[in-house]
Amino acid sequence: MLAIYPDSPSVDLARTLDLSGYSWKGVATAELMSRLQPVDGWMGAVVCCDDDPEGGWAMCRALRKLDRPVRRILVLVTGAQIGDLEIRENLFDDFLLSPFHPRELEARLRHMFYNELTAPSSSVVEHAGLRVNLETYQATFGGSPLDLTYMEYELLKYFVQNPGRVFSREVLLSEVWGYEYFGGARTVDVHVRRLRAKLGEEHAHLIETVRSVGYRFGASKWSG
Amino acid sequence: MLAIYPDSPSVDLARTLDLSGYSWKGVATAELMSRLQPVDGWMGAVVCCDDDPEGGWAMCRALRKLDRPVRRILVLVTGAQIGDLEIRENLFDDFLLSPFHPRELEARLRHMFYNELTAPSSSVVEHAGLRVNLETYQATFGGSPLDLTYMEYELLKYFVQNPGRVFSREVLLSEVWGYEYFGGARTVDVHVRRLRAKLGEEHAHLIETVRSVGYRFGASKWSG
DNA sequence: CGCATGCTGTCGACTGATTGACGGCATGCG
DNA sequence: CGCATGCCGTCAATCAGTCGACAGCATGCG
Repeated sequence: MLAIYPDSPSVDLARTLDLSGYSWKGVATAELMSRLQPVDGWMGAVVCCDDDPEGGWAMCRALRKLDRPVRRILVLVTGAQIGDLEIRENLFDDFLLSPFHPRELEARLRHMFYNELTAPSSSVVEHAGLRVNLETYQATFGGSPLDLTYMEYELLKYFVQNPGRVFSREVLLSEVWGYEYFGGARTVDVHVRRLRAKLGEEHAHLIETVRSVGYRFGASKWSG
Repeated sequence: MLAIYPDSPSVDLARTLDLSGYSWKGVATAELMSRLQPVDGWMGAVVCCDDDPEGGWAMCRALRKLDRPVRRILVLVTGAQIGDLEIRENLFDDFLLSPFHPRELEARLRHMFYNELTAPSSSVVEHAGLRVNLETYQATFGGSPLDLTYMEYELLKYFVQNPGRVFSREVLLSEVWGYEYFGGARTVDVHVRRLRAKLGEEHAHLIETVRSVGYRFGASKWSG
């Protein structure tokens, strides 16, 4: 989700954003921007300084000071405002001269997010919209974070790392818990239950029950 | 020293570079660029793809493959070539439409080198309104200074330098304190507590507890 | 030097979340 | 239908994190 300032952007800007497939929301003030902030933070921002430089730069400053600072800010300036950029280098990541060519805007946005989208390569495991970040101990589903406990996280991580395979409770106990079958195969059941609950009803089926065998994450490739 | 392709750039380009105070050298081929490379590597490059796209992109590829890869590449393209950028995102850092306004070129170059030039000199790390000055051993939050002790400062610095990542107490002990697990993992707890107290109640959550794992600074839910 | 102050690390107690265990119930299968 | 298996609600034990307090130590000051 992109934050756009001012809240009613020009037709060109709005249309280019729509055509390029970005979801965005116009924000009128810095306060609103903080309040409307999605749970996973703003993906980036486009700030038009051409009409209202002061408001625009104030917005940039606010964006940088969020708890979850916005890392990608594109500012729109007129040719006469280029000089203003010099003392505000830290407030933006790229700029675009107004009036602009839609394709240039599109290209700048794409390039601005290129690094971010390709960077998290190593320590992130992903499957079916479920993303598990091994560095930050966080799991997200389609962008929204899942609040998992330690054991739930470990179990989910193991599932995501081995999609499609069926694991017996005993295997899961020894692989995830690490100890030898200590009597409670039901323990696995309970944790699977809690995991399903946190995945939400519509995604609970990601963890399938294979009767009298065990559990599997993700759809079977041989189904049907 | 900037590498410029082709070796005899346009008058506008040459003059803008000169007026902006950059020292530069035209290079005709990828081989030459490798051979003419200064001992400390090229500071950056401006590659004109408008007249000779193939040669330009080849040059970009070569720049990235040097022993000391050039990290700042500005490419010059025509409006019709914007589409070419999409599959070559990794070959450039910024682009400029040709024909260009000298002041835009100047601004783009300045911004491209901004991070590099400011990083070693000011040595200020910033995140979410929290600013840590490595030179003066001071930390400020939104302008007002935080009165931190040495250890608190070191711990906060380490956190700010690695936002979003989770660190176990053992890692923090060895990285921040520098000695081997000396018995007290609780020491970390206490310093985190004191740090939180000094950050103030409303910002204490910047340091998150990841139960049975460790602590994490800021950027809690960053799904990138 | 003697004293006061502030920093640092350790300890024990408290608190709330996590976790594993039951028992009852629903459901699938032969 | 009878049996086995899995699911759900509940609960107590445990554990990890936090807090308050304190002792050792270094530093600064009269």
